[in-house]
Amino acid sequence: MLKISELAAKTGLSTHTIRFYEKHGLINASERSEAGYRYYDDVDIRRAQFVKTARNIGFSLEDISQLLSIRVDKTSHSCQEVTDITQYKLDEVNARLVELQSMQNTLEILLESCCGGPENATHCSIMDALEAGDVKSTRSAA
Amino acid sequence: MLKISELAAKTGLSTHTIRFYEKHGLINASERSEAGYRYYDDVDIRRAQFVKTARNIGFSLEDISQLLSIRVDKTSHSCQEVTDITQYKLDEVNARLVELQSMQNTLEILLESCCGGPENATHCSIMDALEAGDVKSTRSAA
DNA sequence: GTTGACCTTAGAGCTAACTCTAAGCTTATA
DNA sequence: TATAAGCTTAGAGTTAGCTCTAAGGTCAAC
Repeated sequence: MLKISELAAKTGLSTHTIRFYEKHGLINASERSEAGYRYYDDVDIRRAQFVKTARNIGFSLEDISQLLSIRVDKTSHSCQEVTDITQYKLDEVNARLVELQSMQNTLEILLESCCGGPENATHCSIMDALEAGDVKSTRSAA
Repeated sequence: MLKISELAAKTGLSTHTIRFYEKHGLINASERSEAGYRYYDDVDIRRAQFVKTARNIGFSLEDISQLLSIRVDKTSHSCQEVTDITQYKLDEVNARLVELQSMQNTLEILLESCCGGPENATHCSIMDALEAGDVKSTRSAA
């Protein structure tokens, strides 16, 4: 049985984050001491590590919440439910990649166009391009 | 001279966003009617369009604020200041791209490993991988 | 002269995922 | 036994960039 700071050390989550995850139903301490201290058993620890792993991959807390509800009763959930969540996340990632690559491209073109020197910015081609608006729009969301 | 809704139509910003940008010093209406209505002249309009363009590229409001202060007095700023801002943004974008590509890679591997079928998730290899924690960590920040 | 569209402001609310604070109790160490 | 480290809670604060609301004033058209 680990105390919260020990679980924190083991998972790499902060104690604040662990309590925050608990408040959002992701993690639980199956026992409490007389004084109310959280104690985590092996099952709790594995669940916390699952959450950390999923978080590292980039799943949102909402995604993880769904994955956890599958995890606690695997027999009544299908592989497809799991791949759906994963595929949806991949789609999101791919969409964001497209945006960022477009931003990258635009920024590289801007940088190539400008001397970058100590001259004053009166004829800076980056400023001119921004002024003229003749750059690709890359954003659909921040 | 345009009213706020006309500027909104011209720039593609909402009236809410224009007022929000004004509060943050990005945009200004050089005139007000008796009743307090904002009126935008050509200079204001070009500035608003500059902001929109920079925003489209992905510059933050803080970045844009810096670009604008260069813009209003180009003779006392250098091209290097402009490229510094642009390069910094590109570095950010590149860092995020690395993260997202790693997420993409991980998610693709997970998806390939799982049948995705109607079988129950007892032996789902995605769940197993999350359980075992044997996936690359991709995140340094959300 | 009245309807309805448009304008004003200050300020609250939203999202996501933390991060921190205050005030107080518990436990381990010296 | 005193001190410090660690635990508890509820709730506020952070970040970025909007987005919306309420309550009210203005203006053009019919």
